[in-house]
This record gives sequence, C-alpha cells and structure tokens, in this order.
Amino acid sequence: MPELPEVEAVVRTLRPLVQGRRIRCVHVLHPIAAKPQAAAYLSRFAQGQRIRTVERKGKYVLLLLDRGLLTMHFRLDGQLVWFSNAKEFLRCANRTESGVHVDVALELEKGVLGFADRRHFGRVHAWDSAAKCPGLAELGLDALSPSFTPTRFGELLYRSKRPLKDFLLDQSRVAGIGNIYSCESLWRARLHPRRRTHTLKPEEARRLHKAIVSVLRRALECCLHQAPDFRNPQWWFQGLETILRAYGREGKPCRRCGEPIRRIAQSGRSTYYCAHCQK
DNA sequence: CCTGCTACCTGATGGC
DNA sequence: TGCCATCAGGTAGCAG
Repeated sequence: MPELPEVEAVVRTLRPLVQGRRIRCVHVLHPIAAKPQAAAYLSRFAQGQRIRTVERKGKYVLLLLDRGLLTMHFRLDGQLVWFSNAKEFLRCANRTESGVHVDVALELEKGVLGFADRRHFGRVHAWDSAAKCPGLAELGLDALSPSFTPTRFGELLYRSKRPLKDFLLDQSRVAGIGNIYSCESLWRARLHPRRRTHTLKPEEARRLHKAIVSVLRRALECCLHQAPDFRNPQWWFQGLETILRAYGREGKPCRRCGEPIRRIAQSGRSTYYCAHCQK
C-alpha cells in the first residue's frame, strides 16, 4: 500500500509513541516476516535495546537503537498496530475468532508495537548499521529530501534511457515513488509514461521534478489530515482517491482535457495516463 | 554494468 | 451460489 507520503505519515505518528522507549522483548509470531533473517536473531538483537529515534528513507521505516537498527518495509499491504499493554496484545493478536493479525511485535515498556501483513510480503530486519541493509544502502535520492534537486534529477534522467515510468519506480535512482505517484507525477508533468528519460528537454525534466515534489507533498498533507490510528487494525488513509488525477481512473475523463484515461501495462504493472495531454 | 521478467503471498472483486 | 481469473500502492533474485 504505502509509498513515501504514507510511510512519512506513519513515521511522524510513530515517533512520539516509541522514541526513547526500551524494547522489553520481541515476539515473532510469523517468522516469514523476518526472512531471510532468523526470528531468534531479530529477537536477541533488539531485546533490551532502547529506540533512540525513528526515521524514514524511501519507503523504509528505521528504528535506530542504541546499537544498530531495525528496518521495517511494508511492501504492498503491511501496516502497524498498537496495543496499550502486553495483556491486550496477548488477548487480541492472532486469535482465530476476530483476531488481529500480527507478524512481529515489539513489547515496549509502555505499549506494544505490532507489524502486520497478512500477505507476508512486508519485512522486519535487524542490522548492525544502515550500510549492512542492501535495499536501504542502494536507495537513491529521497524524493522529499533537500538533495533531490532539479539539477541532480536531470543528471540521472540524462544517464538513463528507460521509459519514464520504469525509471521513476527504480528506488536506486529516486527513492520513495511507487506505482500511484509515478502515474500522478507524469500526468501532472504532461509527459508520456513511455517517453525515454534521455529524450527529455531540460524544461521537461524540470517540470517532472516539480511535479514529483508537488504530488508527494500534496499526498503527505492528505495523509496527515487525519492522523494514522494504529489502535484500529482496520485503519487506513482516507480520501487519497480524491487527489488522484490519473491512477485508477481508466475510462474516466481526464481532469484537464476530458479525454478518457487509458490503462496500459509497463513492466507487468498498470500505468494510467492521458494519451491526449501527456506527450 | 544495465534491464526485464518472475516469484513471493493472500484477499477482494467481477464475470460466467 | 460457487468457481475461476484477474488484480493489488513492492522488491529480491536471476538470466541475458
């Protein structure tokens, strides 16, 4: 589910809940969520450590500990759930009748943080340093960081020859953009998703940079409008559809020109765009 | 090195 | 009502 704006909103809400708290113990209920690391490794690593800070890079959540860090990645469907104490966690988590699905739980001094993903794509890992986590170490410029400048973005575009859509999804160039916001950024910049990166004129590259930043900022605002509520396992961001201009709107009129939005497949994923105004 | 494809999982939805 | 196919906001791993 989440791309950069959703993960950022989760991190901002999570920080005051866990910052400075000690991890009493780790419950790994579904070891697949720690794969390829062993559940016992994750537990022993984190047990007794204090969470210094919570940060985000790309779509990763980082819990910086006294020694090393934990990374959480939600992939498509992962999310967080919060229990006010161990008793409530034991009562609710993974019970057959109306239980709350939890894969990994960090039992803190005050409260229990659960990582949940029924589909088991999401991951929780432990690392001695950020450099040891391959996915994290290979991330490119974070799309909402100050280092994501039009100049550096332009250089990256010029060095590649891929279709714009594929380029935007490549986390090793620009980190944090996923399927939804890549479509939205291209729609806003009026650029065709199949255009090759190196063919963009400087003015078009600047337009795309600006579009990415405004699309992500707008989405973040929307995500923060009603703060995440980890206590409700059903909770998810509301109202995001209302800000979407292309994604998920196949056949509906383009909000700029009225022509129907089209859906095509690129790298096995859906791309939505307007053939009339995206060139 | 770069790029493109598949596998990984589960659940919701829609057509027949 | 089933039952099957398709789709889902992501990335690691592998082949060419």
